[in-house]
Amino acid sequence: MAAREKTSRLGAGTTMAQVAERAGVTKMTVSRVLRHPEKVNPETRERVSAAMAELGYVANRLAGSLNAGTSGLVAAIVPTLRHSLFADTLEGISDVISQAGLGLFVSSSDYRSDVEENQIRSILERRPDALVLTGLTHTKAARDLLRNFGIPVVETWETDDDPVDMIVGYSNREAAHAMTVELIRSGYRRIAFVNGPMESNERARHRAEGYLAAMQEAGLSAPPIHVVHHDAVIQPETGAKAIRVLRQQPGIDAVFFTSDVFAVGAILACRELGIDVPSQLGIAGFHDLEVGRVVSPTLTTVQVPAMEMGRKAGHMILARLAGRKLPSRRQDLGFSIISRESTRRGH
Amino acid sequence: MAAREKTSRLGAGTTMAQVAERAGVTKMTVSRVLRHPEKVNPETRERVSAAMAELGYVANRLAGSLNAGTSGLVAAIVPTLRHSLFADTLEGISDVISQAGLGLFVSSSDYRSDVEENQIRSILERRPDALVLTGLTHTKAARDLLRNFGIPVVETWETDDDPVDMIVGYSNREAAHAMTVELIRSGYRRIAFVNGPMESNERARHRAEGYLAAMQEAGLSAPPIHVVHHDAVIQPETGAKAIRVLRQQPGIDAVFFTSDVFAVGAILACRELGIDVPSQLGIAGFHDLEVGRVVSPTLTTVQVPAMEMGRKAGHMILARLAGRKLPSRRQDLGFSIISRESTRRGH
DNA sequence: ATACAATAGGATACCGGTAACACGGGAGGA
DNA sequence: TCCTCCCGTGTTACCGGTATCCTATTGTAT
Repeated sequence: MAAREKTSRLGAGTTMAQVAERAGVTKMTVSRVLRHPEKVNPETRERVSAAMAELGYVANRLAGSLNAGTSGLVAAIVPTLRHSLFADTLEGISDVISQAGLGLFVSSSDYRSDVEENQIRSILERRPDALVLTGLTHTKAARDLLRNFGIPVVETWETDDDPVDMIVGYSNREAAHAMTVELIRSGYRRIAFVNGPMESNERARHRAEGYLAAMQEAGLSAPPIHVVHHDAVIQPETGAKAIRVLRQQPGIDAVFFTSDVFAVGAILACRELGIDVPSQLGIAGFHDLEVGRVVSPTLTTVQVPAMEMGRKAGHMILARLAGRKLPSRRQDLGFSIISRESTRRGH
Repeated sequence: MAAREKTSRLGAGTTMAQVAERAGVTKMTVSRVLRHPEKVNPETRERVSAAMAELGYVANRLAGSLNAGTSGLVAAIVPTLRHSLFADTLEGISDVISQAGLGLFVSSSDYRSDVEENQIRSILERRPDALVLTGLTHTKAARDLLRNFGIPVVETWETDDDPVDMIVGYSNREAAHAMTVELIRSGYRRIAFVNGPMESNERARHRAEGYLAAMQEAGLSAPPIHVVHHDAVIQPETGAKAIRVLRQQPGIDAVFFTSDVFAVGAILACRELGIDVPSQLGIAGFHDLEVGRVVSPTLTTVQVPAMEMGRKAGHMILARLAGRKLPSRRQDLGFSIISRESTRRGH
């Protein structure tokens, strides 16, 4: 009589053994019905299926995963979910991997590589099938951990010659360079650059390099880079503040922001301050967010393949998990300069 | 000599037994060093820690989870990640639960409850500690599954008297009602309503109800509701298209869109068509996205607590997992009407 | 010197599946 | 009639941890 003590509660409590007992078979046969139905006699299969339905059986993947040594999980670490940027990348990953039955595990690191390292440690304990990281800035410990662990790792949002494993993105250096060249081409000369904190984030650093290189190549002197504080949330007000500071400096005729959000805040501030954009001041952003298409004047910006990076990362992972060799560990998806009204200077 | 065959590869391959052998103890002692270090002699602890470090040991949480019957995972299903709305909610959840050592599993259902049902099935196989859903529209099978399964479930983005388990959100009906009242108060009379597809989504349905109720209460006749197609991605162009259709109808003096994205597209379309907002046409949106603060005229909208719903959901889950009883299974976080230029009619 | 408790660590069983192999019985060929 | 082979199912062991119980040793009070 103790043999069927748990029969009353459905779902979570039901095990394969209980289903088996009910169907008058062993759990191995139940397992076969789920994994290799063709190997089971149709009548038996029918009985087992009925038993599963009656008991509301839900397989426990944890057990199978333990056996297989793998979890069917792809983990992704993004700096933040608060802006659609990285969420787009996640959507791309999710789209692709879910078709292969893999799930997406997400954490956000708040742009801090020490936090990221801890998250990686904790994630690896879950034995993910693969890991997607944002950017190249990881602690040494994190890199070592990942290299030793041996699962596919995809870095995103940048290109690099020496990724931990694979990489898909675009060149932030070239993108910032191209935008700076575009501003110069439009007739701006004293171009300020407003950037995120560079020490914790190679994307910001590379963009600064691209900007400085372009200025130098054009024989222009670059005003000091204006760095927004890490704690300054990515919001328009931060861009507005930058404008108020930069207008003190003489002769600035354009400002290149590394986020559209900042740039849009700047445009609004200019409107209030009576600074005409683009004739008195050119303004450019980065990322091609919707806000930039909607402000007036519309915002010149760099379009980046946020979603496409996610898809590509997903495909690279699937290929590797399927044992296929990739033509290259590096995928440069490029970027586009979108020239709009905010830099369209009347010549 | 077969006893140490796997010693060469670090990381993924290393098991507790290998660490134990190296430290000259049993795996039970290694386990204690990780779970209850105070119960282990400091010298032994030291030796074990050294062995773990040398072998690059990474615990396998799958095994522990199997034992515990729980995975340390909170799963969340959102309609899409493509707009920051739901990503904000995820960030809120993640913030809160990660402090309790729980991880976030994400999937997106593309607003389809049949897809959602499949995702729930697949998610339950991973034995999540809790589940967060968006909205109330779930298949019957999905509800039954969840009720039987017994884990904490939080529905979000709506209020309701009869949630599957817990719910945190705001009333879409009241929000749409309040906005409609606000439009009427501003002097608009023939107010059109542009909505997402209502059959698959109770949020859309409730908003329509709120709108219709407010119109009726004011003794106004409501023009037919304009429904955008499910496949019409949430993008400004869809709003622009709606304007082109609605201007055919005589006398419309305001349009209430259920997304800021649409509303902003409408504002841009009006600019092109030479329709003055707000004097010829009032326009209101929903969600309070950044775009709405940036267009000109700035957009009147309904602000919803996207991130706060996530945080609250996280807290409810943690409370329940800790065995604490909640004061209520329902949390109404409210909304705010943000009145801006797009409905500020010169009286 | 004896008894008893506290401390440290080992032995065992178990979580819920699945791979690998074993086995009985019927079909087909020599 | 006997040997094989195949089909359908059962048996066993194992995945990598952890709870529980047990033993050995040391310390302490009587």
